[in-house]
Amino acid sequence: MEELITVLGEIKALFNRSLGELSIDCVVFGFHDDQLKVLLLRAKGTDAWSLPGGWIFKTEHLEDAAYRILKERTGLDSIFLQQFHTFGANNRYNGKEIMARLGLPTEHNFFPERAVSIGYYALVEYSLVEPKMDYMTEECRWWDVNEIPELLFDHNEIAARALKALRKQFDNEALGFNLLPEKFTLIELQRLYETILGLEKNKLDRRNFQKKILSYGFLERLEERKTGGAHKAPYLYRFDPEKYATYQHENEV
Amino acid sequence: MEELITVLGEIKALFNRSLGELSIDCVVFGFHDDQLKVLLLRAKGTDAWSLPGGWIFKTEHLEDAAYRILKERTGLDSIFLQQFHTFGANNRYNGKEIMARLGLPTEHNFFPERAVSIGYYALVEYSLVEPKMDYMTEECRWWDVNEIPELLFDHNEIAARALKALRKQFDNEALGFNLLPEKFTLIELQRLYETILGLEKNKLDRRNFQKKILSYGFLERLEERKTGGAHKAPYLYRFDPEKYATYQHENEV
DNA sequence: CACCATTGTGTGATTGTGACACAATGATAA
DNA sequence: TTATCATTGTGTCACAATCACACAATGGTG
Repeated sequence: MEELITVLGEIKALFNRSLGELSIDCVVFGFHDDQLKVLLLRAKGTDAWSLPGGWIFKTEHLEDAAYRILKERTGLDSIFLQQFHTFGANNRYNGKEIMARLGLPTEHNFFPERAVSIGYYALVEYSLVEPKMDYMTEECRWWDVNEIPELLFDHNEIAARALKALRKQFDNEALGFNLLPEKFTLIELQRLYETILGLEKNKLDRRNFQKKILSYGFLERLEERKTGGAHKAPYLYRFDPEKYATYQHENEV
Repeated sequence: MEELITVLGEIKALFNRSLGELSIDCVVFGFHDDQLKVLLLRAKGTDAWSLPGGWIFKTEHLEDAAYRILKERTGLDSIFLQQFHTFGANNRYNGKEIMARLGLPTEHNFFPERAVSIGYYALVEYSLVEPKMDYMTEECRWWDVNEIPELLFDHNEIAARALKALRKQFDNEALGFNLLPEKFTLIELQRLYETILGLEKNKLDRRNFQKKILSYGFLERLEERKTGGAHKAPYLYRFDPEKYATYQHENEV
């Protein structure tokens, strides 16, 4: 009970620093084991999962708020972030109901009558993330994007839309490298493409894929090869941001 | 002076119905004379132009607010609307400075310290729009998208970003038909594409363009031809939303 | 050291895109 | 009434992009 009072106190303090009706929700994508993953939180003492998110401070730049929230969750501060949609249905959620599901006293309902949430998706390198808790969170872990449970609020819709936005942009921009370690093999890159675009394994022809991706000229082949696999050692490649900038510059309309 | 008091009173009443820090700005596109146009407002007694926009009511759905604002401005209520970005830099504008430019007393500064604006663009059929005034607006008219003057707030940036979003989506979805009358010729459609994509006239090959656009199968050729031009009368075409839905369905991933 | 799954590499077939010409037509002006 | 002229409607060939496909080399495993 005392803990509960502390929690409510912390929430109140947070509110005083925030814009009342405006929040940010982040869909954090990672790639591991040929699966696209999303980072989800479980609130203390409940089985209710949700996206990481938070309120925007009164004097804060929108992007800064998104970075701050992600830093709190993942420990990373240099991540790829992309705003994709703002959600503002006036029936996005029922504050009292949510309070109840969170095991909080409904008479203290701190959710505004109406809230607008700005959706960002983030691309992070899976292995660098250390999921972090806070005073409201009991668990924070990765979920396969195809096995997301029922989430609080309208977060299922937000996640679905983030995935759609990611797929769309993935075609036009070289986003994939944010999800891979610095050095990677072309087959890893191919698996990433297949996974994100929802294709089955080896749907893309290996030779054609490699030819195409290398023709863009912003991948650098290293001398090094990847060892440890049970077979012929493949070359490692590196994404060169400068060459990519050149490429982009040459190919814009 | 009395009028000024009325205006401030109206604004106050509006605020009471609205979410404090959240507004919508609309970039309304129209097509006329082979030019892409944007609808701009000039505030009463000033030379300050801005995008049409407004505050979101407390109980209002985001999309509904955007439709309402456009209805107020253009008289249309069935328009193509697309959310494209949310703007939330914490230095988007200086309230007092804006009050001064609007000729309002700066000690009544009613702008919130910090505001977030959700950007929508609209595609409307030029000839159906009747620009409308309100108590703050003295003039409302179309501007060539290449000759937009300096606007209030960060509206130049918003307009630029809307255009970018439009161009991007224009490639992937059949948006153009929202900007044309119901019946149109293929050469009108071609001019529209060239204008929006920023190409010079006849940059697209007439035969190839027509072949391609007809191959999609969602245009219907009418018996009717367009007369009145000084030359051979071209066929009129109609966009068939049902066939387009079929096309979309078949071509999604 | 034999095995085997995986890597690295090139060519021909198919499809899509871009360039291009000429007869028919409808309003205009003599 | 008719000649003029800009514009419409239509098909083919060249080139570029994409796709399908095979085999020798290699590095760990047993």
